[in-house]
Amino acid sequence: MLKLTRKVEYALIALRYMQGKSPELVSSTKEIATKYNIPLEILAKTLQHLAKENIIEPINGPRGGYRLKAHLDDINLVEFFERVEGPLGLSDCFYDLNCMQIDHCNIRTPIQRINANMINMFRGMTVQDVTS
Amino acid sequence: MLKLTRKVEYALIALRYMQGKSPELVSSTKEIATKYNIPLEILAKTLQHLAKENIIEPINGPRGGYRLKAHLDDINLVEFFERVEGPLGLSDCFYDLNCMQIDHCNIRTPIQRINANMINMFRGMTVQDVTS
DNA sequence: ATTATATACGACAATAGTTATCGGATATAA
DNA sequence: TTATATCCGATAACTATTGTCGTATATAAT
Repeated sequence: MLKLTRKVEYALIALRYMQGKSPELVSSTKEIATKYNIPLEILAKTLQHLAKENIIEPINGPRGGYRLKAHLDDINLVEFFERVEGPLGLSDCFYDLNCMQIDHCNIRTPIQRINANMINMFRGMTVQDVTS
Repeated sequence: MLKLTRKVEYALIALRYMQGKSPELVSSTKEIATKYNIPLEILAKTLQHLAKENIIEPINGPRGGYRLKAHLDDINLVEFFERVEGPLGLSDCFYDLNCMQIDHCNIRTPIQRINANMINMFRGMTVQDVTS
C-alpha cells in the first residue's frame, strides 16, 4: 500500500544519473542498467517512455543513448508521477465512477480530503529535489 | 501506485458507520456489508482484525456485532495504516535490506525525504478526521 | 437442551497490477 | 556493411490484493 512502482524508481535513478553528467554527454540504457542492477529491457521501456514525454532526448545508433531534455526543477512530483504512471489518487473512485459503493459510500469526501493533502505535498516537490 | 487497500477503506467505512450510532449500540458485519455493498467475508476479517487491535469490541452470539472501543481521535493515520496493513513506506528498501540496488542506489536518501514528508502528513490526521 | 445467529479463523482460489522477457524493427556512427 | 543503439508490441511470470469456503466457538432466545 502507498508504494511507488519500480518504473518510477528506475526513472528517477536514471534521471539522477544523467543529471550527474555534463548535459551534452549521452547515457545508454545498458550503461545505467549495469550500474544500478536494473533489468535492461525494463529500463529501456522506461526511458522510451520518458523520451515520449519529452523529459529526455533519445539519440539513436552506436554511441547513442539519452540526454536530459526537460528542466527537472520545472516538473513537480505530481506531474512526474502522472506522466509516468497515469492518474494519481488514493482511491480509484475519483476518476472511475463505476465503484459499487459510489451511491452509499460514507468516506468518499473524507478520503478526497486526505488525497488533496497528499497531492499538495507531492506538488510541493520537484523531480530536481529527488535527483540532486 | 500510491493507493489505499480495500481493507483500509472497508475499515474506515465500518468505523464511520459505528461512529454514527450511539456508542452502546452494536453493528453486525452483515448489517454493514449489506449497507455498503462489501463482501461479507472480507469485511468480517477486517473487523476481526480491528477487534484484535482493540479498536473495536466484539460481542458474540445472536444480536452480537461490534462496538467502538478506541478513541478515534487518538489514532493518527500512520498508526492506523500500520495497525491495519503493516509497515508504511514509499519503497520497501527502508525495512527490507535485501534490495539488489542497495549498494549503488542513488535515490535512496531523496526517496527517504519524500517518504518522511508523506509520513508527517498522515501523522497530522486522525481516524476521526476521516470518520466524521 | 436446542436452535438460530453471531464472531473467529485457517486454508485456499481468483483477480489484478506489477514486473520481466522475447522477438523483431529502425536508426546511425564507424 | 556491420555493430550498436533505440523502438515497440506481444506475452509471460510474479506478487499482492481481493475474495471464497469450511468449520469451530460463543451466546441469546425459545
